[in-house]
Amino acid sequence: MLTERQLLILQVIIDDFIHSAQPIGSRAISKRNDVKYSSATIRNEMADLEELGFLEKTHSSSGRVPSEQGYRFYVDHLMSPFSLSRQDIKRIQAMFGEQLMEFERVVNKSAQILSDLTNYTSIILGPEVFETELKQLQILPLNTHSAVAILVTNTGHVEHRSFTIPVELDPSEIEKTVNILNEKLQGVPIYKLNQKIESEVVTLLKKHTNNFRKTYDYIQAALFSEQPTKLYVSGRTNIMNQPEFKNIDKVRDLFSAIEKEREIAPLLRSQDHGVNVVIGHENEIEAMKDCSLITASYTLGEEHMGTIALLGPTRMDYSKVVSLLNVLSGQMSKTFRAWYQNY
Amino acid sequence: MLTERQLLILQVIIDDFIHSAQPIGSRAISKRNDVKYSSATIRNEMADLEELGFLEKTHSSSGRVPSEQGYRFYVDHLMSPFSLSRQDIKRIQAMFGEQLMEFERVVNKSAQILSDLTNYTSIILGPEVFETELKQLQILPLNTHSAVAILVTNTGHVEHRSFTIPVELDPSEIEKTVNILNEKLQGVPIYKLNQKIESEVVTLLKKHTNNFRKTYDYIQAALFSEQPTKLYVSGRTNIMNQPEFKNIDKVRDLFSAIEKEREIAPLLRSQDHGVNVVIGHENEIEAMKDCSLITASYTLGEEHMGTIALLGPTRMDYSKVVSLLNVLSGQMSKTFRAWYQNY
DNA sequence: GTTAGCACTCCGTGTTATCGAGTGCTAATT
DNA sequence: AATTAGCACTCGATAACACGGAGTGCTAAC
Repeated sequence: MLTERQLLILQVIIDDFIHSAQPIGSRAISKRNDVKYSSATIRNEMADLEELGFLEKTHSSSGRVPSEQGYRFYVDHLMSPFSLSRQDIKRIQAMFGEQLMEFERVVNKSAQILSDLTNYTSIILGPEVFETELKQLQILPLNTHSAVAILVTNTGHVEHRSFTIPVELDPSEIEKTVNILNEKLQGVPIYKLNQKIESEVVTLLKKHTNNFRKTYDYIQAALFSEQPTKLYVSGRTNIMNQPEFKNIDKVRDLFSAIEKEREIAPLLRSQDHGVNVVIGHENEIEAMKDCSLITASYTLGEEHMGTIALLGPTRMDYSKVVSLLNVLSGQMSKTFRAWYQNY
Repeated sequence: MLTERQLLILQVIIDDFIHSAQPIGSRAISKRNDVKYSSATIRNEMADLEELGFLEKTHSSSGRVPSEQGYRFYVDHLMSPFSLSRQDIKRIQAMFGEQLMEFERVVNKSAQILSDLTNYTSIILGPEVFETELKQLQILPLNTHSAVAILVTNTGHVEHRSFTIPVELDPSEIEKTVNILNEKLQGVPIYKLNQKIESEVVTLLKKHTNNFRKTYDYIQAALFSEQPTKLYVSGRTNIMNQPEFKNIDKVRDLFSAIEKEREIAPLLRSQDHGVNVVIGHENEIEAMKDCSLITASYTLGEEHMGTIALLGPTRMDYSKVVSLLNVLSGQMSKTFRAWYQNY
């Protein structure tokens, strides 16, 4: 168990280091008003804290730097709550005050605000709305050989895809099929669509349409194939302002990792709901080993919709970021709920 | 006017430098099989070429490096045509062979291919389809106080936006208005919509609906407000592999510039159609002063749809990039045309 | 338990020397 | 007159070295 004094010193070191990015020496600490011990005492305590694994040296005669374990302890026990500046709060409110009305735009703007206010890189996943229900299916012919398929959910989410109509298919058959699907599938949750079709609609389709299989397969491909959840990244360049990323190879590796949406999306999705802090090597992705990722999830009613996250060096301003994510995820959830109160 | 020998030397220097990124010395040139002059002769010629502004030295006793004027001359007069490798061609064909059928996806994939095959950063603008005609307007109520508006064009382009219905508006009025608009506006080019409404539809609406202004204003905001053309960027990290971008500040400035879509989009849009090369300081944007930007446009039928571009250091493989852009923009145009033959 | 004092360590910086690639110029060669 | 060999010179890159400063660990004194 750490003593009061050790806690104080650890906190001071981490707070200082987060802002200065320089190893902290014993003299600098003992000079502070809130610390009334001599540098020698501090030195002894620092040696102990190092032995316990909370601090590290960059070389044998350097000041101390927090270890990952140190950050972990700080985040779990030491961090003092951060109050956002009046300005920042205004900025957030202003954004949600706009008559945006569009998931995409809210998410996009949120990403921008996050990266602007923190100077880190923001990543937002979503919104994904599994339990969303089908509102309308539509196939709109554009000319003799192409059409656009549109799917609308009860949350106002729209998916669409253009496709060519194979010559062997009869447009009127397609129309008939879509009509039946549309009628039978209203209100069915998206993730149950395929199942519902197979169990209830297929027999009906067989009865009312010729060449059922071909037509249906085609519509299936056009409408029901999964689209990957979108990832919104903002403030990529912020990371380059951090002194720990002066080295271009590091930056390249990190950027490459971020561009691999197939890997980042599941990572964000797998985080606990609520605010979540992943420090350094706790992170699975190699290139993020000296980054921290802080996530929070936003919801629609009770249902989880997506994740907002900030990516920065392990020397991150955890307390600011955590409270900012808290505020923003709350605002997003509140906004979405307001739009779909009776959802 | 340059002599044959000067042309040869200039070409050799630029070709070499494009691949090595190292200043080229007289000895290295004279050793080549296709050059049969001594290093002293080459030195003399190089001094002349420098005086003429085609070459530069990095310091007083260094080898030569092409100047921007040198690159310009190379691009305009010296560049030998490049044949893409069988592999590269296959890759392109494979992509266009897929049953993609979606502007967005084609554009996205094209951006990826461009950056993959060149190791530069690709930027694609579009597609913007001004002369596109309205196919269908629709407003779909989601619940008592929100709805989604969908606009489809004859090219299969879909725009949509969710919005809340103000209490003072009558949903049935909205429906009536949309019905009228839909009926009267089919086939009207998007960019003429507002004009057409004012000149022909307004009177009709006034007759058939109450509270016309408010309802119409609302629909106008929901459906007809301009959405900025999308920008697709791929291979951002490629630029960091270039030795001229080892310096992180340069990279940051360049990245920041690329993120400013409001500035990049007009830049791409303003280029001449066909392939276009902008070298170094010819570029308007400060952060791109030591980059080159090569653009080409793609079309739907006769109509310009958008621009594909590659961004790299001034020491770019111009001949490869130019022919690649040529091939790809052609393929895109061909594909789009095939989809909408009777457009 | 705390602190003053001191020897020691290591980074960062500036200096100097050296090496090599490349140039410009002059004089010799073709 | 054009080309080339030869040579002195320039500059960047690299390595070796000394030195000052910030910081530590340890011992002994308070």
